[in-house]
Amino acid sequence: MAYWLFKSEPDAWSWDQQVAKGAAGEEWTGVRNYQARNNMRAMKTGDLGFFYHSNIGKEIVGIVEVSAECHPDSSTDDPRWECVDIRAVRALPRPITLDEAKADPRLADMALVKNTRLSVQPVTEAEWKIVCELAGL
DNA sequence: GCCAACGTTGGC
DNA sequence: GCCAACGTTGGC
Repeated sequence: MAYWLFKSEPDAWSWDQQVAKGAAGEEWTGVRNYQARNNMRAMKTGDLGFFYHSNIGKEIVGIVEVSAECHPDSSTDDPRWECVDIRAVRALPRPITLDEAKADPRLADMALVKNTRLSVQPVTEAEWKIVCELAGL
């Protein structure tokens, strides 16, 4: 079981829209970055991820589960780009903001803090637990 | 809305 | 294969 973090601008695709898709989930299309794509290729069905709102809110708002493994991204004809499907699992009782993540020394190495521009990131098990604990889970 | 960071592209 | 130019992301 691995842990991940998915970034989205809520203007483009928000947590509420993700929740509305329910158990069926939705393709995480639009990734045009090799590192992010490689992370998605490494995902297995059942892996969990955080759902992060960039730009507006700048906070981790929910938990998602990988519902389908990597396949061609239907939003492009370019065969280089692939994506997974994810479905909403639950909202965090309390969202964790980027500021909070930055303020916690235990999260100093988190990709969210260190590599702000990567849109699909790995999260370590230790980081996962810390964020869950901060969020009140 | 600005700009820094960073990834990609393309000329040489 | 280097590197300058360019585009995009995302925090501020």
